Amino acid sequence: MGKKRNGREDLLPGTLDMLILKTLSRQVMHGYGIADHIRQVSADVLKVEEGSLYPALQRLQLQGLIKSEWRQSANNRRARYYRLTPGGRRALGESESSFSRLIEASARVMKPAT
Amino acid sequence: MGKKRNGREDLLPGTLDMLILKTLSRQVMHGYGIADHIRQVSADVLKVEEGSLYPALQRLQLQGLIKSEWRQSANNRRARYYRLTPGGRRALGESESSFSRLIEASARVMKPAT
DNA sequence: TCTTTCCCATAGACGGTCTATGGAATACAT
DNA sequence: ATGTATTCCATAGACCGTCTATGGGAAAGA
Repeated sequence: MGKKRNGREDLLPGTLDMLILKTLSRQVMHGYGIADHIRQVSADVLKVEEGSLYPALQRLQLQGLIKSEWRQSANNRRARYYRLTPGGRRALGESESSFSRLIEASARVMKPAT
Repeated sequence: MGKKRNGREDLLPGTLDMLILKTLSRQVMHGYGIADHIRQVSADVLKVEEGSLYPALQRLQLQGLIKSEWRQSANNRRARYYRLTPGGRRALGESESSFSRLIEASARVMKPAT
């Protein structure tokens, strides 16, 4: 049924790709692990739903920003491991600076000099 | 035609309502003025397009967070002036804290303690 | 008169996120 | 052995916010 009045956001729209790329910039990981990592590091504030995660991973792969291969996970399960490409690293850098630009600009609007 | 490869974002998705409410929390304004204010305070980083602005104003009004009335602008033109309702002020507060929660959480992911 | 600026407004495309759902394999408890 | 929780992948469809594009009108200034 339907609709849940969205009083709680899971993450800032538009930041998922950046969060994924950042996570992968530290180590090769599988999807589930990425989501888990983001959730943990953010102290349970950012929740990456699987229905957001996998489409995002596909987008990123189509754009050539990440690559993947099947492997065996630490728990002996089959998992698709992702790693950053050089292009992905570049894109991450651009994402980060664009993001902080926008954050700073928003901050200026939210608490302007008297 | 069509599509511009979006290397540049106009604002952080999901923040427009908050920016509008914040602007209106300082003074009653018309739509054009709100967009202009946000652009100026943000030093031209945040661009509020009219196609985003007016739908947003309508949403906010439908939710009872702002109210409007026709008046004469400083330049003698007819303009719709918006002001915050008490509910709008409350919503602004919630928006702000939710926003900073998400920002801080994202920051933790983006630059984790070694 | 023409152009610029101010101001409102809508339609349609686009794209990202969420809900919901499904499946399968391993670990663990009973 | 049986059932349950956990790990892991994946897709479909709804939903909604933002952008592009477009239209119009009224005042100011050249």
